[in-house]
Amino acid sequence: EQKLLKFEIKDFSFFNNTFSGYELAGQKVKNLIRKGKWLFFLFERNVLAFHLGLTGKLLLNSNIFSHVICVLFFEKCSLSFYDLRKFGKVKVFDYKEWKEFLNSFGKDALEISFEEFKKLINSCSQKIKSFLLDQKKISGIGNIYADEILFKAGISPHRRTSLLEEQEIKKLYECMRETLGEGIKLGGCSIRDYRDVFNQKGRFQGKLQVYGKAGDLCPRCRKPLKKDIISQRTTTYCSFCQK
DNA sequence: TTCAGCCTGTCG
DNA sequence: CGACAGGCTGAA
Repeated sequence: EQKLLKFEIKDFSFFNNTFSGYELAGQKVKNLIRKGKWLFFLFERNVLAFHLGLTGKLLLNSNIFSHVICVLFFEKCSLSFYDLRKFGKVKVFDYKEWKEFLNSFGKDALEISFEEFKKLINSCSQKIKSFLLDQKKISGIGNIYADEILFKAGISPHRRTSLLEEQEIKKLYECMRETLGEGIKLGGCSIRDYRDVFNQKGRFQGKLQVYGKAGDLCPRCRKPLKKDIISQRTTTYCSFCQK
């Protein structure tokens, strides 16, 4: 319920010249929610949205100077958005625009029901890895979690969605929920840049089974993990125990 | 579906 | 020096 005192842009090159964040000053934050890879600050009349991209960070009361994009000054704290590679996004909506925006991508992977998940899978024939990464179908899964989910489920990333058995879809759905749940519980995956608002690393990186481990031995069958490119993303998997 | 491109840094 | 990195877009 804190009031925003000032929205300060530090890196104008990050925004297009039509960006309007200044109008948020004077409004109180009523709620904070996440959908897929987006974080939304629900103000009284507008919604402020952040996407961290690859290297985005939101830090509380930080005084680090490098790579600052913008800073929100509240009554009792400040929140700085950093983004080294500038692949993140910051947007402001009114509530009508926000509703439309929410409809522009798929349901969050932790909110979708099994029935809906199955329906989506059965209605296309892409590789399952591509499906998991497709934010328009389901949102929230990135390259790390896609590889970890498929390993856990024992499904090859090359498998076509339309050919998956009911049992496999069930397994995939469960592994998706478990893997993402664990990632959240452990505070995310800090392979390199990611930090929470207190500038602390997550701990999921210590739990990785396959991501970034091509050539290492599969933790399940001890044969070397394979690396392929799927949807332009490096994909690591075990070609022996993921069928 | 593939590709370059957006950007900056690290690693070998 | 080139290759690569938690993402996504728009064009071919």
